Amino acid sequence: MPPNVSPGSKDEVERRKGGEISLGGLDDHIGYVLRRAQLAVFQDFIGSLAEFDIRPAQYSVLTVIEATPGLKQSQVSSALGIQRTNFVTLFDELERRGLARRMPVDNDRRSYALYLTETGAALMEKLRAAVHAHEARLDERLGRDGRGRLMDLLKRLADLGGLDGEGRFGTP
Amino acid sequence: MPPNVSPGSKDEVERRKGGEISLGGLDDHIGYVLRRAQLAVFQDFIGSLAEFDIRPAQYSVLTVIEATPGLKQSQVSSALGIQRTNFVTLFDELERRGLARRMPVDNDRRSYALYLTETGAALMEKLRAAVHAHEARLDERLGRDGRGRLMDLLKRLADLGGLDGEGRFGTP
DNA sequence: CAATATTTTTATCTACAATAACAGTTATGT
DNA sequence: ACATAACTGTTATTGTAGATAAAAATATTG
Repeated sequence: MPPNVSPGSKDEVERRKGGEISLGGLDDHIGYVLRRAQLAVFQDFIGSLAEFDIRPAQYSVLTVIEATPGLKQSQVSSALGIQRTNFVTLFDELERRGLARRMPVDNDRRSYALYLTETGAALMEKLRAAVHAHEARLDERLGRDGRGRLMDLLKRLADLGGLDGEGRFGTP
Repeated sequence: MPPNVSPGSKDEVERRKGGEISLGGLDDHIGYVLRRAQLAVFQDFIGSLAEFDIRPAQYSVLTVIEATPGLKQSQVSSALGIQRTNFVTLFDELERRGLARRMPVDNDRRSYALYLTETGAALMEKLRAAVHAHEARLDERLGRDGRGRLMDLLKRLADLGGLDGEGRFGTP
């Protein structure tokens, strides 16, 4: 056994100055590596869209209402795993910036139909190029077939506990 | 072209009541799928350790100082990609619960050497079983060779912009 | 000694998630 | 018709994470 592990001793501590500190097997945990990868990818994404001041959550909302104009708030937030209560301020900001708007619905005065504005649609055009470059950068890292194999594996994990209809997690 | 896309019309909206709302290609984005997978895995992890009231960040700190007792705060936080400043309250909580402790260092009165308490070491024993079950659950999802292939792909992504020595991102 | 580093701490700030409670509206059942 | 329930969006509040700025104490270096 090691002779000296009292506080302040050198063993196991001082000799690791090079930054090569053991993670104690943490990097064998899927969750840990997954988180580090997700942070790195998001950071690259945020950087790619920084000049437009659009962040991931905003981009996801714009993408969905561009693909399907006229959806209700509850439909969009549910599709994205966001709670409708948190969706409100998120969409408020998009509306404030003139990128999207709420429109009344004929038959149902409770709900709003969501649309991109022309400004929002024009912005999405520009975002597409930046996002494509971002995805290409990732593909370069992943190598041949990397994307397909990664997507398959991630999607298996994505529905574990799963979100409920309102973007919350486990409902016991 | 579709005849009717005015606000409140039925096309593209009402007929999607079954929940099958298009994400507009969002699920072809690595970052989006990565985030959903990470949330699901973390949720499973949190559930696995709920009875011990230990969350991922806490577990990661306990794991590192168990593997290498006597590290300084700055070493642990740097290894985990946490900023020193955020590490303080994180460790405060572990110390408050009697799971870990700060010990003075002989030569340097600025820094602390971090250790598990006996309580903390005993807890880690119990956590190990729960974490192992969690990882096994993930392996079941991932199938044969899934873990290895996923880890390889994720690690390629994990050092994109990369964290700097202090757990911050991009350093312009 | 003076100037500069390092290490930890405190205090804010933002983004994002979760919960509870509410108002207005619509749907249902009697 | 009416009471009741369910749905939709909103507000307010809380908690968690991450980032930044600045301080205080100590160490190192010229």
